[in-house]
This record gives sequence, structure tokens and C-alpha cells, in this order.
Amino acid sequence: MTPRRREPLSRDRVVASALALVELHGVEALSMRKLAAELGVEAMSLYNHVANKDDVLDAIAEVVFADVALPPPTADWRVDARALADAFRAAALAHPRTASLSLARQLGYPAVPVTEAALDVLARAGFDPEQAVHASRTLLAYVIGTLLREIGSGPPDETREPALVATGLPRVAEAARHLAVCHHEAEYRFGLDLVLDALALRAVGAAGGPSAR
Amino acid sequence: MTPRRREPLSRDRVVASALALVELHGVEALSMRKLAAELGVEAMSLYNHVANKDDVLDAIAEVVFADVALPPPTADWRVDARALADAFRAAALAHPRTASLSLARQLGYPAVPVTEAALDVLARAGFDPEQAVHASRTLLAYVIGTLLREIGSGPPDETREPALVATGLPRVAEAARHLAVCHHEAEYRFGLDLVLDALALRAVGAAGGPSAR
DNA sequence: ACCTGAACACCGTTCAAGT
DNA sequence: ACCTGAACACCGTTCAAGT
Repeated sequence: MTPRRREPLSRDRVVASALALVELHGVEALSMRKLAAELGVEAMSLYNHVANKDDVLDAIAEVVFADVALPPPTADWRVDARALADAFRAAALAHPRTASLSLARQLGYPAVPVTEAALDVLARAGFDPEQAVHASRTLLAYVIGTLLREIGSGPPDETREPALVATGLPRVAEAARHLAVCHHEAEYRFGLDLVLDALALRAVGAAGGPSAR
Repeated sequence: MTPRRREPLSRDRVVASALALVELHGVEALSMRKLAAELGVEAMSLYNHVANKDDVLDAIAEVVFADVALPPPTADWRVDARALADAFRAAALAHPRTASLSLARQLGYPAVPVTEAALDVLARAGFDPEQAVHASRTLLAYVIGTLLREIGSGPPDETREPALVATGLPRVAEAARHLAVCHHEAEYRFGLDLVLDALALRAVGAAGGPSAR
């Protein structure tokens, strides 16, 4: 019978509990009623702290990217760009089951510091503010697309390679061995290097004069 | 009282109806009961043709990319790569409200022809089969990431720019005018050019000898 | 101010029964 | 073989009532 036999409910407690439930059982298993039960309360009490279920889902998405551990800048913008992309990826992979929420919804205001860091890196690479916005969007689109593939891909599946060969499509059959598997880390790194190379080229062009083309 | 007063139910009719409902009212509004009503049948009848609701959602995702209008090859692989990316984007944008289904789930077997076309383009660019797989995954990740941003972004919002300035973050404030808006078509093209440039560079390297680096 | 009981209008899915 | 009625075990959310 301590004075705080039960923590008072709060928006933060509701959201934290919801994130935990999603991480444990997946988004589709989250219900307002189970969330309330988890918090030792009736479902209707939640509505004093969140607007509705969608509000809860938005809040979960925001928490994920509020967690991005921004790397300290170095002298090499390429190193910094890579570190920032890695940090973003790490934050998403820390909560894989929230991916469909955090990646599909528009990145909210808690993600603004990530944008600041990206624009800073790209400014140091030589982009003017407008080009830096475009470049950062390209980089982020690549990273998010890669994460979506990684998080959505199931466990290894031995039937994939023979199925690909059986399509009879020549290029697919020829590459079936490589298409059947996906080493996510290496795949991410391959494309990231590629995008960074391209950004480096544009940055040099931009430094040579405004609106190079 | 014509003999076919009512078309017989079939998996294809169920899926087509589901796609139409999603396109009209969104994924969250799709229920087995409403789907059945749309088909003039009781909800339980659907289970003679589909395994469950998830099966329906998977089937919708497959239909979207079965529709990709593969462009005929030309003499210029760069033109072809762009045309293929454009065709993929067009297919996704033709059913924007299914995006969370079609882009987040693993691309199914109906999308294999797209992979064949991509690998063919990249082979003609000079990539060996393994490198072509990596390159195609990079390209697709970029396109999908861009689509997710495009489809997830709401209508223009006048409050965004002042909110960005108000963060006090210097790069964000400086670029607020450009961050506040997003011309999706132009943004997509910017990054696509960038990725294609980078692929062109790798292709040359690969043509110079196996495993350049 | 915050919590709750009861209720409303829904869900997906199973199963035994119909034709 | 295909369709259905009734039922089960759930949903999100509202509202008036409690403390």
C-alpha cells in the first residue's frame, strides 16, 4: 500500500508500452484493449492521454527516430555521411517490427535533427542549401528503401533458387544463385557506396560553380 | 432472370473487388464483410476462394506489379534503365492507396519479369550477373524509397516552413524554403540521375576487368 | 481531472448445416 | 462443391456516470 501503488498514466507511458507491445507481438497485434490491460487500466482511460489508436501509432514512429545517435562530425564528409546513414539504419533496426510504421509515415519533427545533420554533411561536401536538400532526400530514400527490403524479407528459403531457375527467364535463371539470397549488410553497403560516389561527383560539380550541369 | 443472374465467385473476382475497395477507401477500410457485400455474397463465402484476409492483401500487392508495362529495349542501357524505373513508378502510382501493401511486402513472383528486365539492362551496361543483382537492388531500393515518400506525403502545408525555421537548427532554417515543399517528380528524377551516373561509373569499371576496386 | 461500466457498431474466422 | 446462419472471441470509440 505505498502511496504510488500504481504509476499515474501519461502519454509517454502509454506510448512506451505500445512500442514494447509492437516489438513483442507485431503491429497487427496491438489493440487499445490489450494496451490498457498491459498498463493495468481500462481501455477507455487511454483516451485521456492519446487522441485515438492512430495517434498512438504516430507516436511510436516518432520515438524510433528520436533515438538516432547522431555521429560527431569529422574532417571527411564522406565518413560522416556514411556514419549518419549507419546511425539511421541502426535506429530502424533497433525496432524492426515498427518499421512499417516508422518508415512508411512521414518522418516527424523528432527526426529534424537527422535532417540538420544530413544538410550539414552535404554543405561541407560543397552543396548549396537547395542542392543539399535534394541530395539528402536521395540518400534517405535509398536507405529507407533498403531498410524496407531488409525488414520485410523472411528467413532464408531453399525453394527460391529452383523457383527462379524454373521461370525460364534467361537473366533471372543465370543470376538465380545471387537473387535467391540477400546479405543485407553487404547489400546496403554496396548501394550506399554507390550513392556516396555519385554525391561526391555532384559536390565537385557544384563547387565548380552554381547549378553545374 | 438471365441464366447468369450473378457471376460465380472466383479468387480473381475477390481480389479485383478488394483492390477496387482499397483504391476507393484505403486499406484500413477493407473488411472481409464489406468485400463480401460488394460481391453480393456473405462474408463466409469468401473463404472458399481465399485463405484469409492476409491472403487477399498479398494478392492485391501482386496485382499491382503484374501491371508494370515493360519498355522495349533500345540501344542505350541508360535510357532503358530510366524507362524501367519510370514504368515501375507508374505502376505504383496507378494504385497509390495500395502502396503500403505493394511496397512493404516482398515483391512476389509476378514481379519477376521486372527483375529480368532490370538484369538485362544492367548486363548490357557491362555488369556481370552477380554485380547486376546488387546494382538492380540498389536501383529498386532508391525507387521504392522515393515512392514511399511520395505516397506518404500529405497535401502542401503552409505551416511547415515557419515550423522548420523555428527549430533554430541552422542548416534546417537556412533550407526551410526547400524542405517545406517536395516536387515529387523532379525529386525522383534528381536521385535517379544520380544513381544512374554512379551505375555508369561502376559498369565501366566492371567492363575493365572482373571485380574492379 | 481522471477513470470506468455499459453500450454501439463493428471485426475475422469456425463450424455445422443447408443446397 | 459452394454458400450460409449462427456463433465466438474479439475490435475502436462514445457517453454518461462515478470519484
